[in-house]
Amino acid sequence: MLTLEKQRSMAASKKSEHRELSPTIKTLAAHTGFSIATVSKALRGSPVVAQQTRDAIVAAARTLGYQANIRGMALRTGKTYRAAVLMPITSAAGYEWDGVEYTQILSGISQALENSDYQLSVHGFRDFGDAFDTARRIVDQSAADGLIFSGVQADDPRIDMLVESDFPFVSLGRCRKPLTYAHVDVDNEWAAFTATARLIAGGHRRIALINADRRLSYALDRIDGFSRAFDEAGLATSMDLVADGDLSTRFGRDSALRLLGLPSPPTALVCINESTTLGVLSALGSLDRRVGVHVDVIAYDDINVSAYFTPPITTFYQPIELLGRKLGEFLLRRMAGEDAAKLTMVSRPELIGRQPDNLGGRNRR
Amino acid sequence: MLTLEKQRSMAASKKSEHRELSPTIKTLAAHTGFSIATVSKALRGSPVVAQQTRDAIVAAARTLGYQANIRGMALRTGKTYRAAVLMPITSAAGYEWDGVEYTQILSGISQALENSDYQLSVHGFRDFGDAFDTARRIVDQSAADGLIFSGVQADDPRIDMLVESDFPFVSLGRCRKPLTYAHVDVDNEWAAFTATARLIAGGHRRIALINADRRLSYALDRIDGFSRAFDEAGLATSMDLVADGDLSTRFGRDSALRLLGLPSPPTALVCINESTTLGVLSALGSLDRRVGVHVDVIAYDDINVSAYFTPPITTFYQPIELLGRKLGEFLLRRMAGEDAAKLTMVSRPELIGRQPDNLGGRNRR
DNA sequence: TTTGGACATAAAAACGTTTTTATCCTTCTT
DNA sequence: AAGAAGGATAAAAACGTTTTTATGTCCAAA
Repeated sequence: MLTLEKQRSMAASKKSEHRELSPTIKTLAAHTGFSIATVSKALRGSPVVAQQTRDAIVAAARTLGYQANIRGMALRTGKTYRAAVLMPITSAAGYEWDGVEYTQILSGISQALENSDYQLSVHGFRDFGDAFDTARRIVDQSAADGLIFSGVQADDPRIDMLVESDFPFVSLGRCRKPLTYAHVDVDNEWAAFTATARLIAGGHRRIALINADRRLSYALDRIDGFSRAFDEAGLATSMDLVADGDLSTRFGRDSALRLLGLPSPPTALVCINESTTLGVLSALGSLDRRVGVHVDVIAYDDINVSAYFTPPITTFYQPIELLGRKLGEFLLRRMAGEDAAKLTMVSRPELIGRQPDNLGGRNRR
Repeated sequence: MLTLEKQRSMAASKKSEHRELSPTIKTLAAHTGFSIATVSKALRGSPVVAQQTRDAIVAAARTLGYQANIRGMALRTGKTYRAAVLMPITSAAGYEWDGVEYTQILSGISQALENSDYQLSVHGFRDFGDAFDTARRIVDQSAADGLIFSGVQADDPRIDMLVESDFPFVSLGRCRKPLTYAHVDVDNEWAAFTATARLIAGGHRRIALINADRRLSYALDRIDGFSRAFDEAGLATSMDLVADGDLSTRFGRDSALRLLGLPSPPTALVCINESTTLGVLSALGSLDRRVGVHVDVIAYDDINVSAYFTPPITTFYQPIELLGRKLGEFLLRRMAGEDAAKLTMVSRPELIGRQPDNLGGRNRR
């Protein structure tokens, strides 16, 4: 019978218990004497509320240490306040270097999101198919408001799917389809061209390319640049010396051993990343060949340790953490409604010549 | 005037528009003829609902592809369905190897959470103070239901804070205070002891320890093990050969150069991780000293590439990704209410002898 | 026949927001 | 002086859940 009365008293006792915990919009309303609607509008900066009122409410919010409850906001607005990142799961022993750049990517993204309302959430995937499924699930369940991923394939189904469903995303890498979407990339074609041309100018004719899986867009880009260097020099591309596989140190080593054992072996190698480079150097060590003496090596940097290899290796340095920051920044802007066409960046990695190899001028044979 | 009517019609049109999008509990209620309360209970497995009813509802949920809305759940329950991880931000160029193990940690955690309701969220921090603040913010704003972090200090304020506020967490590493909390750790004392003892048995007396920042708990553990090896052999510990700093390759190189230039230099080095090891090898290269000939080196693995160093280095292999899985598993169990005292693991890394150094038996001098 | 549990389900309240709609004053127009 | 227009705020509805409370119905005990 006395339901109402009972409830009231319960509510009251509950309130007094929890009062200390976290002030809500209701607390602010009670404190300032305004309605919760006005409080909400004042805090969101709506122009309809009077300046004086806003000031009072903001002041109260500050003194009470009010923090908007993200769950309430999320439910009402349908947003999640999350930015999702797809990250490869590296399970196999011996492949620990795989995805090593993700620390830096995440680090960069995290910095970009630092002063936003968004939190970073990470979703592991195992293979291309899994990556697609995960992306789709994020969209379908609206588990995040935006998505970042790398490992773009030439014909990446994630990009089609995301473009079609108009879900905000930024990719690290470009696919080969004429779609408009936000992306950050490194000019792999240019880098491979430059590296190869440098070696050709140094007199090399048999050049190996230790490359990534050909399903990956950037692997194709590098082959393009590699070929173009030969073409522009009027030479035949040493396509038989292109090895593709995973990015492991083991792959680098095995490839180098195989290629150097060929009847017509390479006199120079271009390596996809530092992991494979380390493998290549390990192979050269076993074969008693020395970099800069018997063969030349140019590599891509990922964790910037080529300087400490023995000998130091000439590389294209990719500031991955900066790319990560760009990814985060672009995603924020994309989620804020900015046009995807304007959110693109393709950077040229910086060549760091570490070997006294006088490549680019020397005529070796 | 016709407000009610108008609203009804609007609601109807809205519903028919959005019907396709995502079925809610209300949709299920309408479809099955039960109330939303019953539907909710049926789906959550509450025992009060009749078996027949439950079956019908579950069937409907399946055919309609119902997925519980996490935002609704979150608001109602006060949970976030997130597991937070604190990750160091690696900003400076030259420190790209820093935190390299985080890819694997995250990978492991991600796998552990795969079949749970929890999503992984990553929070970057810059230094000890920032890490604490971030942890506190997560607790205060209940931005997550649980927390994982590493880089534990001997006197880590995060642990006090989290224990006191009874917030579920698991740390990678232990502090030096007698508190009960869930953790995963490597037996660093044992590993340092074993490595040092092995070198002592090999005849070394002047042994260097390339160590981490002494504020870190595991840095102290390693010093303890290092000292114990000397103690048990009845020798004086070469404390003057302990270098502490960051985990960068540069630090490894600089330390090795400095130590080897001392009047009474080390004849062997124990290295904290592969990054510093690479630096040490680089230094040895510059000084024309060879591992296994002039000096011996034992290191800790993190990304399992020591096998490819020139020469390959004997290491303690730490299966970081597995530790990550444990962290995730423990956190899930902790969040489910399990006792923290039962959620502890200290693993002994596996010694992988890669050098033909016959250490442990040889008497070098 | 009543009373009073069980049992199964429905109704209602609540979580904390945002947003739409309603209400109340002023002030300006005519 | 009456009405319109505008400004400021309040009220109410809604987002999708879970959980507490209420409402029946049936059957055994009195």
